[in-house]
Amino acid sequence: MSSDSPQKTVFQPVPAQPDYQAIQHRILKFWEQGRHFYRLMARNRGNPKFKFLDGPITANGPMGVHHAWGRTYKDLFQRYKAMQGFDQRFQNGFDCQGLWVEVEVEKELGFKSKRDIEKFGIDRFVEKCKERVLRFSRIQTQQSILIGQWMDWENSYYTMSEENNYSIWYFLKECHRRGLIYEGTDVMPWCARCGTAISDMEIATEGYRELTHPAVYVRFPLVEREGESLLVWTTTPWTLSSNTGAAVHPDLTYVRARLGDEVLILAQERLAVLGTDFRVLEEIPGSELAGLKYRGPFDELPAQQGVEHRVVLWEDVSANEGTGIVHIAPGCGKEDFLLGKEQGLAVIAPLLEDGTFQEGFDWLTGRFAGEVASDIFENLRSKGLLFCVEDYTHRYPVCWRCGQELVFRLVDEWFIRMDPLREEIMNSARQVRWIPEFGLDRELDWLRNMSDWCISKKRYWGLALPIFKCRCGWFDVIGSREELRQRAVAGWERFEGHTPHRPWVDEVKIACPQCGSPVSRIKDVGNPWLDAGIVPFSTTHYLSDRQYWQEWFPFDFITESFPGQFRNWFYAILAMSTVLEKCSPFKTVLGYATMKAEDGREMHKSWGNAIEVEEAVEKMGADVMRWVFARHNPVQNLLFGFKVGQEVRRKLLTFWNVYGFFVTYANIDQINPVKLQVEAEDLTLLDRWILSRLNSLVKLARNRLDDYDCMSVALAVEDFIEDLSTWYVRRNRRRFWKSAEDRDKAAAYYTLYQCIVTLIKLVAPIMPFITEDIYQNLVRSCDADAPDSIHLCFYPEPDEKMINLELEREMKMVRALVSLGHAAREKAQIKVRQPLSRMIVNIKSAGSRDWLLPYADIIRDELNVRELQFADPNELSGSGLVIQEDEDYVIGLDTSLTPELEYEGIARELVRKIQNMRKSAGFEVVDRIALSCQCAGKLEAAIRMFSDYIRQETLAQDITFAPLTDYDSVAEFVINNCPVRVEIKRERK
RNA sequence: GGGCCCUUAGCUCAAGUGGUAGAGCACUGUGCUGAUAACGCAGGGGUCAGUGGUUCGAGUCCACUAGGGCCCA
Repeated sequence: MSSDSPQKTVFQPVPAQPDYQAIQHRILKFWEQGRHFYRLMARNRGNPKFKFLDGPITANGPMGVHHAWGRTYKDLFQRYKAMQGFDQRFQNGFDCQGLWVEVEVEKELGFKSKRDIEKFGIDRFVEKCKERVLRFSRIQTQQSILIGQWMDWENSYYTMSEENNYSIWYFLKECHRRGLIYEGTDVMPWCARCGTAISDMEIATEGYRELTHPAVYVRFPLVEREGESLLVWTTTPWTLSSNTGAAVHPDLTYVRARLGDEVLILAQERLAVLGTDFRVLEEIPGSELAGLKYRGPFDELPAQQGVEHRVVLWEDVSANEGTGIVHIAPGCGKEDFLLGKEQGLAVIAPLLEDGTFQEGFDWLTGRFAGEVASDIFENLRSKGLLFCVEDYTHRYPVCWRCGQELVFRLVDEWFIRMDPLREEIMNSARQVRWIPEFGLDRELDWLRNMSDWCISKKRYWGLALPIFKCRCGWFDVIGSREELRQRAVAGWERFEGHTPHRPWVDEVKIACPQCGSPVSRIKDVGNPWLDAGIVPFSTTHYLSDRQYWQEWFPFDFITESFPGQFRNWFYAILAMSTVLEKCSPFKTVLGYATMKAEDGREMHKSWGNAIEVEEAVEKMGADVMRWVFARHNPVQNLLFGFKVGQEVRRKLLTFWNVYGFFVTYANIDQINPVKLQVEAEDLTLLDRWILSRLNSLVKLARNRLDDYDCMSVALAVEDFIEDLSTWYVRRNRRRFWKSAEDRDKAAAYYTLYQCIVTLIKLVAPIMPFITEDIYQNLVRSCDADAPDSIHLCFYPEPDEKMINLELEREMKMVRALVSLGHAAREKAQIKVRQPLSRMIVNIKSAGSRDWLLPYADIIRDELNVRELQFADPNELSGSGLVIQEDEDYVIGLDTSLTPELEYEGIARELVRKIQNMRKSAGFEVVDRIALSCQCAGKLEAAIRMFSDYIRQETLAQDITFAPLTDYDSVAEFVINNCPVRVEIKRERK
């Protein structure tokens, strides 16, 4: 520091702790100005390719930390491949269309229903949706940059693009050509608020909630037997209005039971429902009940006129709940619908789009199905049909976006037939490498069970399904904008210039080849998984540039969160690619589990345990957060929070301290690492050991990352840092401190420098900021020829010649032995400062002990013993030595002290005290001092005997026993029962 | 009813192809003191959910059971 020593330091001094915030800002600016990302892309252009496909993120809000988890995987594997020179597209994707966006825009605008949207204008509404998506895609881009993700942000894909939408048209046309598209009548889960069907895929994702509903027991009086009724049970009272059948199990035993003055029929196993005052008249097998006619509970309604109600057989009836007789309303439930179809029951569809009863339901008409339960009960009671009501808790489907309880509604929807594709898609799935492997089983399970893909939605913001259906029943699918233009007979001019969205595309009419009428597009928009499913093709310009597509398809790698995606994105891309190309669009998928808060619960803002991306980056640092993700086992749920962040921070701090240590002494010694001349024979055992560890680590890192396993790498790096810090640096400190500029010192600097620089390159893909910061200081500062960013370096390659596994194994044994020595000192209560004369070692295993000899110096230094001797165990016992033992060794520590040993201990103790004084007085490491030790007896003798040592360690020019005329710091101690007054003064240069 | 996953120290998690159970955190003691709002060493803590099997040998492979989770019907 002093102005009269114009030393030129090579490296910027390293602060005690990394300021992650400052480093991030500095590095982000540095990258922006240096355009390193684009230079990296350009450098690798034309090389062998690494083909990554980004699963589109929904651009409907700021992204959360759980997205940062996935983005860390995406980023680190792309960076790793880039450092190996692979040519990549680096394309990010945004998912833009769909109900989720509509719901948020409706909230913004204060809308309650579809009527509000139509009043507002579909065109304005759709523009609002586009605006929202663009707004949040910008925010998500900024957030991604903040966490260090390198992508070609100016070239992100948007699923609302024309290319994406028209690619889906092409796909649907192909499906139609193969006869897979049909309009079906089905009972679909329906959200009355959103006014749309919810597909199975969407329900599967997050569509169930534990809910309590009133369940009702109702009498269905038999037509030919007065005073006798079927007893049925249902949890959805409103569906009784549309009852047309009652189902019994053919193999169950039913009974006729007298209760008071009536006879009730129910399953024998469910008799408890009747209480205790009943008498069983007769047992009847379910099969004999088939065909019985009964009066329906709402026969008086116009919609029920002419309907015959009868008992049918059904294998799925269970006697676990209810009465064993199931109320069947084919217009209100999926299973009911299928059974009704099979048994020829009448179908009554009670509900309109908004969930209210339609015409023909008398007092129910116009009322909302979810709110009529109590009136239904009252009505049934007045007709003498109500038996009883009880609360029933079950998992019930709700709308995954707005939370509204779903109803089941008879609707016309469009489907892709999946049976003809099932086997083919399963074959595609089998081509994929699933990480973890059970992913394949999960996917196949879904594929085996999937029903036809419902692709239509009666909404506004989404893919305009290119299906044109005439009143006469004819329909066709349009495969491209050009085809639409050619076939348009009206409205083209009102569409031209717009994206293929509602309402503009709805203006176009084509001619019906059967009846000649002008035909409109069906009003429905597409299921959003079509949007995300086509991206393997749309982003590679399948339609416009087939050669480019061939270069980039299929993709090597995708990574997304497992839960949900088997039936969503994985399914969609597999299905669509199988239709178009009969293959999987990706070769490997890495799946990861779910992020939870640190308390093990889900993250919820209202619970105060949610963490936002910006907050995480600010408080723990992007690098630390990324390391938390990288070191985690992706199969397990991740409990994320600041506590785990703090643990990781401390681990990384260990490395930072090693870096700081290097810089401190390299600056004092004016070391330029580039100019170090080191020969192989200069390397010590410890040098060769840590370099072997380093090269083993490099080898492992490449091997594991090639296998998409970053956890093993992160954990191995943590181990290495531990070894580097607590063994290599600790055992070599004196080599850096000593004043002689010899080859041994150069070897130490060389080795440590190699370790640090290789390590930062190794982990640069995981922690892009701090490694860049260290690289700039450690490499760029002294090597003008080095790439100007660490991310433009090539990934380290292992030097096999440097790997010596035997050395690594032996050093492990040595460290175990040292540990035992520390334990013996601990047992004897003797500080390491106090030198001891000898330690005796017995190695239990039979083999030679010669391997240990080269390590004797290390062991003696570490344990501060003069001599290391070998002996048999029997020589150790009863020797008066302090004995310690583990599986491999028995050791004995000789604790007897000669005066000389005691004096040395005193000298070391004194040195330590003086060093403390220097430090608290604020002296620089290199400052020289004047030293006075005022004492007598043993202490004086010790100082005289070890004065050279003391002067050397404390940088004292001289030691006097008389007071100094002037001093900077003074202290009094008692060492080994002798008092001493110490004065120190910084010497002027 | 069916499929898949999980269960290792008080807590959070490791233990590629079967070979004498390990970290970090927390706790206790202690050492070191120019890496220092750090660090080292030591200690207590485990019937690796349970039972049975294969094997010279099982946390690891197989079967079943229990508990937890995800999904399908």
